[in-house]
Amino acid sequence: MYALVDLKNEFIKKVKEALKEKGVEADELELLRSLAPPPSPELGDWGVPLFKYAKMLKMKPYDLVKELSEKIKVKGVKELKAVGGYLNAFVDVNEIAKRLLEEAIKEDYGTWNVPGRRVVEHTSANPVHPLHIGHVRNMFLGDSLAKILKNYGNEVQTRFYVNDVGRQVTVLVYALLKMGRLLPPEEQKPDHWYGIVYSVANAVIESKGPERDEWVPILEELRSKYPEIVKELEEKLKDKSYEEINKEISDLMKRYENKEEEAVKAFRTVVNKVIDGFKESMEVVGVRHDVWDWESELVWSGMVDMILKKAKELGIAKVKDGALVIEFNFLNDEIRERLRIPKGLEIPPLVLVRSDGTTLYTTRDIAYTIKKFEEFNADEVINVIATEQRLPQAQLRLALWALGYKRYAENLIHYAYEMVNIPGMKMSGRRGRMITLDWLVDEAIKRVKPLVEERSVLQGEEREKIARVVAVGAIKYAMVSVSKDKPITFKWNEVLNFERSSAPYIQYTHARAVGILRKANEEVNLDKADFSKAEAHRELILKIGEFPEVTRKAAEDLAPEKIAVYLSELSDLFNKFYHEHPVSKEPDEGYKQLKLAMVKAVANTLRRGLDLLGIEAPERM
RNA sequence: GGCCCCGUAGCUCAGCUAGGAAGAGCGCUGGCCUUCGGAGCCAGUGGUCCCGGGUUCAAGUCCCGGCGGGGCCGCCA
Repeated sequence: MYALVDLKNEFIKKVKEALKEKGVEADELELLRSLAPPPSPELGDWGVPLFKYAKMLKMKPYDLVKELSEKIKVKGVKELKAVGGYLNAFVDVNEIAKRLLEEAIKEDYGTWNVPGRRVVEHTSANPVHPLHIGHVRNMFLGDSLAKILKNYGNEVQTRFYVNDVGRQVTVLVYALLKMGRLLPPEEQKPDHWYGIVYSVANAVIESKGPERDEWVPILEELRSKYPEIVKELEEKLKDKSYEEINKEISDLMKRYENKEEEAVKAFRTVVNKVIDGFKESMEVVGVRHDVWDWESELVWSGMVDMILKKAKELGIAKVKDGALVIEFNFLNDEIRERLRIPKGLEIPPLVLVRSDGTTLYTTRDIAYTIKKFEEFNADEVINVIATEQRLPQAQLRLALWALGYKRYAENLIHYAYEMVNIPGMKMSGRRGRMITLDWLVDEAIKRVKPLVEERSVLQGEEREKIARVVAVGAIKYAMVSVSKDKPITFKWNEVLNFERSSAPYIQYTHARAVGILRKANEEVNLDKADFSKAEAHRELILKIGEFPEVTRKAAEDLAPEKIAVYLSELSDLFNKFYHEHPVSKEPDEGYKQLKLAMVKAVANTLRRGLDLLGIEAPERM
């Protein structure tokens, strides 16, 4: 346990005991939760409201609090103060500073040992176009969540689901087969090339269909950008009707699901190339997955068939208009509660098998969920998926429940996040309109460069590298510092803000702290430190001490933004300290050692925190 | 039409799970022309917490009813 955690627990325990002597039972957890800093520092470091207990005892709140403040004694708390109905505590910073700083300068500061096995599936983009800005939020949230949970003590596995089965890839492969070349031109990044072919294919096909009025303008837009590809595909498909094309796509899809050699070769050639592109993009921003799962493998391994067989045997699925469908008639309030499905939400039937015999995404996702739980022996599976997929995710949990996988259904978490908007632009992969991750990173670096030129202490290659670290950090921070329930509007001037509440600001603060340590050129020696001077820096020391509670809370609530906010606050306090209190020029050796320990603790905490957000903490910039 | 999310300072947001003492950054105004890195520091400015009811000693937070914005309701995902 950590210094401040123990101290809070001890304080609350004493409060509980004192209340018990007065004759009321208090819930320790409830007291602990209500413990919060008062509005201003002269009122105390922490306060706990006791109105409720005063009422139970038929006392005036102040009288109760006053009485307790005189009775309770806690080592590490130097004073208790009664303010209205609040019992406020002043921490004896001199008393706790040694242990607190000892903990804070360790490599593993802020880690926990809470057992648990969790799978985090994230990013999982359709392999038909490059990663785009929507995936960026998904990726950085998922990556940070995995790191936060590992830090919490969990065994964590990250997985990427390759959707190589289904209508979307089939459209792409179909178009490529018609064009007679599966591979992209040498000079082009594969995912980008396929993205163009995919959007053109969609437009060419759909402008023959019932929604042609909508699609013709899109096709013309694409024609102006990629005239050769549009022309080529139009030529190849000119004799075919919309219905014929769809029949051929459906046949191709079936051939792949049936693992026919030629289809396999085509699909795999294409999808592998796209995945190479994904990996290349993710490498630039430092995101890697532990396991890559291929949707087709689920089909070929017989897992999907097993699900279908089971559904039929259990009598939960029936044939309707030639398709195999689950209806969720069994759904009641208890199941809704357990599977976190809103009371009034109507759940439409789920089609498991189309009338043409092919399966759907959600069907395969049932098999995939089972695989994720079983292969890793997971307690919980977290799917990082956009909020717009709430309904299919609910259907997935219900289908698992109906099939008898109740534990999996209950422990499958849809980590739903809101969209990322670009002002004045409606993104659409099918329409070839998107902000790609690759472009985003390049553009950010380009914009950051002049700013780095102005300020950086570095030269040459190192300076180039810092521009990338700052640019990527800024994007990550923008994605991860806002709660997942709020849509993000992506604006460069907000994302590339270098002032407070930004990754560059925190990175800079870290570099400053490390700079002091580098110049001091001596090992921090806590035995020589004079802790009687700690009181003068109470705010900063207490803030450093909060870090473990923040990492724990971030893990429990799956909330990376809590770390982001904390790091920003810690940076603010450190910068104030930096400005007012010279460290290396401190004449008093004991005091200097204390200050050095604080600086080291700050540097370490900032680095650890940035790690949890997946953001690099450079030592110079 | 049904359901989900959001609505807090001019702007971007924290606080809502678990009721308890209205917060931060940006912006704006003025100062620090820099003894360890000014991506910084100091001071000031700014709020019917969308509206209306209810529960409570206490509501930004819980409940009910509205309003505004976004999303979803497909043999797509």
